[in-house]
Amino acid sequence: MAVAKVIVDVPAKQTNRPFDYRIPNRLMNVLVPGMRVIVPFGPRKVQGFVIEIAEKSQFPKLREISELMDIEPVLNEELLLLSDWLTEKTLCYKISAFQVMLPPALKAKYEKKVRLKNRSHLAMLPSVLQSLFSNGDVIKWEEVSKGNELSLLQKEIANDVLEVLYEVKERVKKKTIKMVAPAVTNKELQKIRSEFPSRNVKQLKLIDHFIEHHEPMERQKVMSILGVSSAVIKGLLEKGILTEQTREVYRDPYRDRDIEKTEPLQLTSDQSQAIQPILAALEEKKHDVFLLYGVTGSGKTEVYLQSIQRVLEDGREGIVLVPEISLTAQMVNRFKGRFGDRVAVLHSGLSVGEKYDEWRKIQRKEVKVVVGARSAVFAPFENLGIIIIDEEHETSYKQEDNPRYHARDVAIERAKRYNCPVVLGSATPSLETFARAKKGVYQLLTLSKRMNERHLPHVDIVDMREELREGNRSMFSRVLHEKIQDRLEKKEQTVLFLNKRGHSSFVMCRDCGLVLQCPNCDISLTYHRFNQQMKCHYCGYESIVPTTCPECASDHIRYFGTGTQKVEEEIAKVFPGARVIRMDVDTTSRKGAHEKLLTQFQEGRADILLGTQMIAKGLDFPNITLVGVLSADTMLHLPDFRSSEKTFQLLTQVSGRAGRHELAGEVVIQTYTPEHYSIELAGEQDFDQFYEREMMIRKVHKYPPFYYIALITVSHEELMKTVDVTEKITGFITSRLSNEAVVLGPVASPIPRLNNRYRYQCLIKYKREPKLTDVLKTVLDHHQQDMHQSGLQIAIDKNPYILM
DNA sequence: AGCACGCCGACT
DNA sequence: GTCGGCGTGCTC
Repeated sequence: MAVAKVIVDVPAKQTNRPFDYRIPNRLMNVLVPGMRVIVPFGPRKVQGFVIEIAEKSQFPKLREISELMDIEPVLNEELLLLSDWLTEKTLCYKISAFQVMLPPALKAKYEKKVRLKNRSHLAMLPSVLQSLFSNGDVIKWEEVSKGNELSLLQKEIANDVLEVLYEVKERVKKKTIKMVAPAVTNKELQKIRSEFPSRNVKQLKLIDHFIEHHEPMERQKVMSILGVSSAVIKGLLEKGILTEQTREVYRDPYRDRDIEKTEPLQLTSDQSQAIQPILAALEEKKHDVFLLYGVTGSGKTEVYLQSIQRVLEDGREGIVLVPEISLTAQMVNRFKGRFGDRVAVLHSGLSVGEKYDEWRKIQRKEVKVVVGARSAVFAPFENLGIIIIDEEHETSYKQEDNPRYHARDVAIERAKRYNCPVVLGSATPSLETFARAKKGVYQLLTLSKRMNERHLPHVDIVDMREELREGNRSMFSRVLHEKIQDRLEKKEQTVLFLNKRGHSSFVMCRDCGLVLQCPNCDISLTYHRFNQQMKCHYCGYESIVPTTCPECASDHIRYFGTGTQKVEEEIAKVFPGARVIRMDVDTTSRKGAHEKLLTQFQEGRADILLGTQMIAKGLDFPNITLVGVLSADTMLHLPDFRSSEKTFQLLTQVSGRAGRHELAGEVVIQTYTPEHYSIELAGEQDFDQFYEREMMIRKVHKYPPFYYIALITVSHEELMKTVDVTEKITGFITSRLSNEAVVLGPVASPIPRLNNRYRYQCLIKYKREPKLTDVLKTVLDHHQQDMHQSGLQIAIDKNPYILM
């Protein structure tokens, strides 16, 4: 008797193991590992993944698989194996690993319903329940359980008058269209034609069409092109002359685009030197990791494109990861332009259905290349030839909730299994990557020249303290003001960068100093002028703006800080007539808004593009000749050991937006700490020196890449409990690790309270601790019941990117 | 995660 | 004496 080992969709410690099920006869030769099934689990039904087919089970009384959800496995053999690696690496549940590998459309939806078993028993029900069932036999559980009819309900369930139904549903339907086709051969059709009553003009017209084109046609098209109504089609369907079929179609998010086809460009000598080792690795089918280190505008993309070209010629497949802050449109166009419909695209801007369709194309081997954000690293290819990660240093490649994986690690792991290269591209690589490249763990490939010998833009660093001293209290320094004015006159474009959103960052009482805080999170509330509200950016809490101080009743309440909205107003004042496009989370939240705004800017319908983080990447418009950074130091003071690195990267990226084409570019960076090395060196665009400086600091403070770090965040409603548990954990870990490891804590998290929960953390810095994973597992095990009962939460991140 | 089972306080 | 509170443990 064959048995299926199934991982059920219940993310909990106790269910994080295979459960055995009997395979019904009808599925005997159909079921293979990697398929989703619906199985009975206790009283309910849940989705599960078959991971293995076994001969027999230790377990005496097996239940049977209820239903099969897939015709072909959604997880191939390699991904099933990879999930073992992923769960071990990130300490996540098996089911979470599976789910992160698949499009969200494949996650099950559960519905609980109540059914009246026999309509004739309706009268037996208490009147409260009777009314519920007046319109039908089945109602949703929520409709009954919200009132106090619950006990009545349970009685009737015990009486066998009502029954509870558990349903497992798919999230998306495969999109289909109706096709009409001849039901008979052409010969027979002609025979029918000759005997057909000639007064049926419309039906004859249809038959004539299908004699001429003996193939299926979209029902919609039949009606519109041949000018017949659905009644006519119906008539022929009933006579058995035509048949109707449904065909799966893909929602194509790029259907309405005209993307120009491009041919491989002639590589510069720099580029061809860089691509050689990659091509060699492809040739030898050898796993290797390359760091393609090239300044902005040095033509990394063409290297990617031609590497993939080779992979495709070899009949293999490629994955290209791009940062989620998706200025992917330009990137996507380049790949679609080169490889046409052999490209699938996966990013967060797509609907659940669209993502599913793109994923299906990969699964069905209808595409050979996928361009996508972080999770695209799990694209179900089976003959991978290359994985490319563009802007390798981007933090969005790290998933910040379970499973806390880094796409770079997954890429390397997969590439090892396929003996294929990984290419990491960046102008400002992460220190970890650059250090490995220097050590020879990765191969360093350098593109040192910008394309077409374009020079890097000239950078001005302006000391805003100086400005203030000389009486300029505006948010624009005199230099920046002058240059913006100059661009406006020359009809060239300016990009202004500010990494904050909202109108003012916080509201403060000038009498008592009170800063309005979120009642749930101990974080300052942000003022949003748009709807006149105070908003918490962490939990979403909203409140109206007070006119008087809630603490001392003073009416000296003022806004502080500078947000994009405020800058926009200031621009309107200082540069009347300048046309501004503002891009921040508020103006781009609508689907497609992002791209629309960019297109407007590209078409020259605005002089100034004002935005936050999201405009730092990818922008590549010829008419941008000035980039201004309004306050370079805002992120420098975040409590994060990577803040200098991030500042440097961001400033370099933003500066790279200027002068990428014929016109030369200029950059103005405004700061209150011009002497800080990350700002100074970003001004000189000197990554190598920045690297040296930062490495020294990392070494002294025992941070990556010299040490690995792991972060444990404990949260609970009660402060005492939180501290207590964190303390115990810190002590336990200290006792189990070697003296080489540094265990810091317990300390309050940089966000000390979130959603009414206190947060404390323990940070582990280590070099080699083979026991660490086991120790961490023990920590989780040990607090298992506490997590269940008192709502204690323990999050473990073995390679955190945000220490919050 | 659900859900059932089971053991103790305030009610018809 | 019973209803229902939620601690405990199981789900192939």
